[in-house]
Order: sequence, then C-alpha cells, then structure tokens
Amino acid sequence: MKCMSYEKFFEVFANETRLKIVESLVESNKNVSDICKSINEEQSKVSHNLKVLHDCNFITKERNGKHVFYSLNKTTIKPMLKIVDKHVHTFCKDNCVKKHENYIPR
Amino acid sequence: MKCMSYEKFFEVFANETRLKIVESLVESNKNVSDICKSINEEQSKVSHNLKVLHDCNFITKERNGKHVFYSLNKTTIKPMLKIVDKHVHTFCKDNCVKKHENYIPR
DNA sequence: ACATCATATGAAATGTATGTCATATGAGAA
DNA sequence: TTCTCATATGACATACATTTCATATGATGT
Repeated sequence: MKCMSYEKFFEVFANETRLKIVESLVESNKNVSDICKSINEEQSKVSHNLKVLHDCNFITKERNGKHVFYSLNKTTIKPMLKIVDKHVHTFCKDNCVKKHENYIPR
Repeated sequence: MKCMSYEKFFEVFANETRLKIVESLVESNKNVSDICKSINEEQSKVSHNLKVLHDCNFITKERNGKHVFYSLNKTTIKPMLKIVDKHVHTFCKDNCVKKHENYIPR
C-alpha cells in the first residue's frame, strides 16, 4: 500500500466518474460490469478509476471467478459524504444542488 | 452565492496551495500578506486561491482598512480534516504521511 | 488447447485548472 | 490629489489528469 497526501485524498474524489462509482457502491457492492451498467460508463474508464480508488484504500476488491467485486470503505466515505452534504445544503439553500455538475448560478 | 457540486467540493481542496492556506487559517485568522508569509507563496497566487475557497464558502472575508482578513468555515473544515487524518493514519501506518506531496512508496 | 467473457493496463491525445506576470482597484496617509 | 501599501483580477502558457482506443491478462467452460 502507498501513502497518501492530503491533496491526493481530495483529488481522488474530485472526479465525476469516481464519484459516480462511489455513489453506486454506497447502494451495494458490485462487480465491474455491473458498475458500468449502473453508472452508464465504459469499462476501461471504470477500471482505470477503480484502480485510483483502490490504490488509496477507498474501496476493496475481491475476485470471485470471472468477476471482481468492489466494495466501499464505508468508515471513511460515509462520514465524509455526510459533511459534504451538510456543507452543500447549508450554503446552497435553494435546492439547486447537483451532484455531478460544476457551479450553477442562482 | 453559488451552488456547488460534490465534485467541486473536492476540487477545491485538491490543491496544495489551497490546503496550505487552510492549514494556515486553522492556526489563526490572517490577512492576505500574512497568509503569504506564513505559507511562503506569492500574493497573486494566494489571492486567486482565496477566491476559490471563498466562492465555495470555505472561508469568510472581512475588510479592515487596507487589510482583508480571512477566516475558516470551521464547521465544515475541521471535521473534514479529521476524517482525512484518520483515513491517512489508518491506511498508512508507517508514519510516512506528507501533507503536501504525492504518493510516497513504503 | 481454444473460445469467450470479465477485467486490467498501456500509450497517446485532449481538455482544463494552475501559476505567472502584468495591471487594476481600494484604502489610508501626506 | 498623489503616493504607497494591500489586495484583486485578467489573460496566457503550461503541466497534468482523464478519457479513449487498442490490447493484454485472467478465469471458466468445452
């Protein structure tokens, strides 16, 4: 395992594809092709980004035959998403919150 | 004020300069030139990044004469840094943690 | 062994945030 | 008003992550 900087920590989540993967895995553990379906993204793209998440221990993997199942490190991710949620809702009170877009003007 | 995506939230912190600013402001509120001194970075660089932090309500500003004082939104940032800290220390047990560098091999 | 399904990886092109440098604005003092 | 200090902003070049496409590896079944 590798060591992580604070910067790296945030970089990992500063990406739409990886956030979609995380949200998909919040619902349930999945293998790669199910993740692809669930977030409607290409397999190689998903695999590349799974690697990033895995390298930083935000997800764990387990092979079962042909499939590789990924699951979340909920210890870190659940409370973190909660803080983000709270911040977004506190400072964006007119419910224009979008999970996967950049700034949206009022 | 503008609305924020999850992605944007993390992007803001996925930057060494902004993390240094945050850490400096954890210690104490400061005006711009004091921040520059404290983190040893150029003024325009700091100002650009203060703007990013401020636009997302991670810091507040208050002018006092010639100086502009910035202070942290501790509600969001303190618990968030705590989670990052915990993750880093849990998954990098051989105390090679660096706050402002990328991966370091074991 | 071979075919097929599932996943991982390499390399190259592209898009985008970041820093830099120059300049503008704002505030107080003289 | 003018000068200086303090901060903000605009625009451009660059560096870097991300995606894409092609291909490799791994596992199972026949």
